[in-house]
Amino acid sequence: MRKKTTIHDIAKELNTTAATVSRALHDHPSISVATKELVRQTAVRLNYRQNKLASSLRSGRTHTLGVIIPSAEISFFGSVVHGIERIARRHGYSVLLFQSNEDPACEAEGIEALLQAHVDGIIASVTKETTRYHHYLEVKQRRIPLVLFDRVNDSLEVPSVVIDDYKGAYLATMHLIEQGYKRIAHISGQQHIKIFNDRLRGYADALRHAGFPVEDDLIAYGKVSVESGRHCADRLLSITPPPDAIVAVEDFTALGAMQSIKSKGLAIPREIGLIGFANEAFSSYITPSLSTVDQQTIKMGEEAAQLFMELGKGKEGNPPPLRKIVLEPVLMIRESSKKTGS
Amino acid sequence: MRKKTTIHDIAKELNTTAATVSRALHDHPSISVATKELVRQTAVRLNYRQNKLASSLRSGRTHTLGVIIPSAEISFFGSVVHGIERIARRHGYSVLLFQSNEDPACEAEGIEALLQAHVDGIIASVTKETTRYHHYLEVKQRRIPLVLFDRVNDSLEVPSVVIDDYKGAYLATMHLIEQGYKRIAHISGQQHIKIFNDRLRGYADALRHAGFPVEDDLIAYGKVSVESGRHCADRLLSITPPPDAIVAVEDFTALGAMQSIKSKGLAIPREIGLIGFANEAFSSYITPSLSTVDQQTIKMGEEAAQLFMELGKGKEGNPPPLRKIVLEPVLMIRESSKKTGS
DNA sequence: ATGAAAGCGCTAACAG
DNA sequence: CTGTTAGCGCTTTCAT
Repeated sequence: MRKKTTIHDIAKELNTTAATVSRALHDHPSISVATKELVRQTAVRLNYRQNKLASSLRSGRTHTLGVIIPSAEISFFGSVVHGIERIARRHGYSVLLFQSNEDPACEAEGIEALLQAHVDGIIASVTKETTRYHHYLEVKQRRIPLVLFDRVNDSLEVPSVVIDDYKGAYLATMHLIEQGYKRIAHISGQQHIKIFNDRLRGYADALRHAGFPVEDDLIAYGKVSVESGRHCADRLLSITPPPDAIVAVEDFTALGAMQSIKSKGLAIPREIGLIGFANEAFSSYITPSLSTVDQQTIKMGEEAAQLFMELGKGKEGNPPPLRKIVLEPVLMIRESSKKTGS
Repeated sequence: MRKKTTIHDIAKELNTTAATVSRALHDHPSISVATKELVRQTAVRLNYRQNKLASSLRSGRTHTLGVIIPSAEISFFGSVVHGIERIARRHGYSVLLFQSNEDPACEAEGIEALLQAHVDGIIASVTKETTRYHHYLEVKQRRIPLVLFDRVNDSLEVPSVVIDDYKGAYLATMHLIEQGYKRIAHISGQQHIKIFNDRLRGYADALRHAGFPVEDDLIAYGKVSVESGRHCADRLLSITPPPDAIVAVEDFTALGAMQSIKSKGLAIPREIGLIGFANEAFSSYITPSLSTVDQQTIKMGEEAAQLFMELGKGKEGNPPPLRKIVLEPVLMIRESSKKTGS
């Protein structure tokens, strides 16, 4: 078992040629069932395994899907990747994962690396700090299928999967209103990220529809992190009169806000209501457990991968229609927002 | 920019050959500075990028490092991967990540996939359920450098990085004793996993050294999960007299135990002390914050990658000595174990 | 239904 | 210092 067996070895063994062996192994229609069977047996016997490098070099396809996520430490992304992997595997693709660490430079490097690895397509969620999209444009120009999810950018005009962030924030805010909270603040994120802006609009519209004023003072703009959540909440709680509930742009921000609220000795949900966004793993662990908005992560990943598979089918010539999938957000009501105890 | 430029294009442009271009691009010593510069400029001008597939096919090396972890949702592993990536990148390697989902079959598939991808080496942490190691043995037989971390298996005789799990559990237990807890229980994991057994021994020895009895009743064997932690704690708390502190084999188990304790209306740390193991991200978020043992994750990853780099150097002939690196555990004292309030 | 031949893009002897 | 030559292992026309 010292030297690796190749299709030539199999061919020699059977007094045939490499071409036949290759075709047999690929279940090519113009090969007799008999030889197919023979080839397969010999392949097993000689412990043959395909050299994907050679195959890819020749065919130009690697059956590999590149995925770029900001961080694997955010369980949301880990979960989406699961969904992607499931569909990918089902179609014979493997997944090459790259973390951008929320750094646009690193993100560009990642794309470069994936292109060099000759991935057949890229599925990505952009960095919070990304403002220029030249690296993504290059992917498009090279005609490599590109799909975005969650943190998307419409100007790129690529297929994408998101949840209805506007609606999610709307539902979250409405829920707090129904619970009897009267002065609801919002901690938002960078406005150039579409989903954060959508959530802000959802929050504002819910207030308006319920006949509440939308006060600029009650909206804090942060950087979407535990730290930033804490600072923003500190600021919000210091205004007079203070808010009696907070809609956070996502769960880590909500966690920071929770720390701030606790440190001031205020009771959640009795004195202050709190709701997050993302349904991060920790949100159900903490005390009080955090109400939040679930984003259907697995499904999001599956849809994104599915979108890629469809792109591949759009054979040269007829460009496939630009599909944007919008999933429904699901309100997860836990302790942090249950003022009425219902 | 329709067709990709190859070294032949550059060669043609400069009236030289592909070989020279290749060497120039690789900074080969026997190429004049002048031509090197010329080649490099033309490469940039023609927007050349190396086809790694072809390069790897020819050279047999991919400059890719395969990493297998049980789950990306355990922040411990995510963090170790960070450490690995840092060192890998520094040496010009990229990282191909594979999740085994704690499933030995999936783990075997992953190894197979990495071998097919022709990775230059594999760094792995084995599944909790892995009892047979044939897939890892195949890696060894194929002379692919293999390094294990955290969940290691000594019978494989490969380089590895772990922390001193025995000492970690010893320190954790001793800390509880110092806090004045008198009846300290332990929730352990699958005994065929070395680190779980080491922690059990550390717990037991700490008790002995402090003159406490080691009671079999006070040791619960679980499967290392939130669920299992809850069940084990339920059982431990129902014996008479019940324990007044618990050392959990890792943080998710501790989390389950915390839920169990809370559900019985017992106060942590006043009535029951609790300490985990791993310093998972959530451990500082929860209430009360969880005391635990930090495993120096980043360093563990860095050391593992470093070990791989050294293996590569062990040129044919002199097999490098089998190195096993043991890192020091660091006690993280938070609220859940501070009985004295000191 | 199978074979022959021609590379995919690159690297590495071996010459000169 | 640079060119020549020969593939790495596989796929894919084009013949037969």
